[in-house]
Amino acid sequence: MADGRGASSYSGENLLFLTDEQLRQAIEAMFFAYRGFTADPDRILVDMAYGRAHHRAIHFINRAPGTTVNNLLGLLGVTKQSLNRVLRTLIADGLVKSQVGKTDKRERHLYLTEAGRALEQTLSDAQRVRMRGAFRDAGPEAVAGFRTVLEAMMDPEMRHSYTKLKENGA
Amino acid sequence: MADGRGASSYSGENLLFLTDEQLRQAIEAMFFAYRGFTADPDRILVDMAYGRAHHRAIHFINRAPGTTVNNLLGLLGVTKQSLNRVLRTLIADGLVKSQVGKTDKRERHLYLTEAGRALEQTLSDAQRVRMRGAFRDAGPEAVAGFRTVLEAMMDPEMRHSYTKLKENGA
DNA sequence: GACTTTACGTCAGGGTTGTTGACTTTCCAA
DNA sequence: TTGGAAAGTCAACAACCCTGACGTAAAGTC
Repeated sequence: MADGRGASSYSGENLLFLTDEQLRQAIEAMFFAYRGFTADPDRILVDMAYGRAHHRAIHFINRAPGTTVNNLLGLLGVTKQSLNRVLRTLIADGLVKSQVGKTDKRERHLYLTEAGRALEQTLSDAQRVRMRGAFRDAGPEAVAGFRTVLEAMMDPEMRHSYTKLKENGA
Repeated sequence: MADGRGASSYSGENLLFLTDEQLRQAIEAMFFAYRGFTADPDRILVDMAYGRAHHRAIHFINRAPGTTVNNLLGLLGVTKQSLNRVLRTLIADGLVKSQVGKTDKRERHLYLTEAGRALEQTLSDAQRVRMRGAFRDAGPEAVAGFRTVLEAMMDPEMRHSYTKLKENGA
């Protein structure tokens, strides 16, 4: 109101692409794209007795080796009972190694075994093929925008986790 | 190799942003963002006896009124048995109306009732609030890139369905 | 040292979502 | 008209996630 001119020109600019119809289309795009996003690893996982939950656990253990169960819980956003079921099978199958914490013996630090890393590689390769293709088709500017919007769409806590993982990986 | 200069300059440009690390980050961004994407409607749905599947059905019936069960099957990518359970409850609860086809009596045409439209509005309002906020924060160019990448990420059949819905809605 | 909290694991029970298999009704074509 | 294909429905089962409760071990606190 005070700076009416600037604000109205800004909102006017945005009204052009923030119609309900445009938002509806974006919602559908998100839905269809996510289906594609998970399709390739899913195909690999059905052949084993695994599901998407196993994939997620493997992904983040690979990404943050030595992470604790509690930490993983926060990243995945599931209950410990749910995660435990997944972890139990992964450990039994020799894909994940659980190590009692040195300083705090209550904690279990999680690592991928050689076999676990191999599966992770297989799964993320499959997923990256599609991403790489989409990114190449869309071009660098589109990819930058893509990531900006995704980040803005996250819950604040998730954005924090995401940023921390990015810093670790870089 | 034949047109080494053009190709290498193009791929060189892309190699800068298509590293495995960058792709990994994008995968995580997609994961975290999708969580946010579904969080708001999910919160509303738990209070009723409904889940995400009901939301999807309601969304697409609203989007393509009179669609058949078979058509909806293709959009949602589930088996007809799975969809049927959802539809049965929605019809029983008076949110969806099923009409026997006139030319082909095997088909059922699906419509939202008044109550169905009300719920759809509630759900998509909640979802759009987040999208609108993310889009406003990211800006128009980022949104354009976002949609370009999402479209490139879809399976070809899904991209086709998506495009058709877009044309209908516009 | 007693008490509380934290980290992890597990059992029991229930809900949604997805699948396969078997079935009916309707359409269409040989 | 008969037989196959398509659309939809019903039933049973598995996967995955959730809540709630309980147990154990270790850490932190008074």
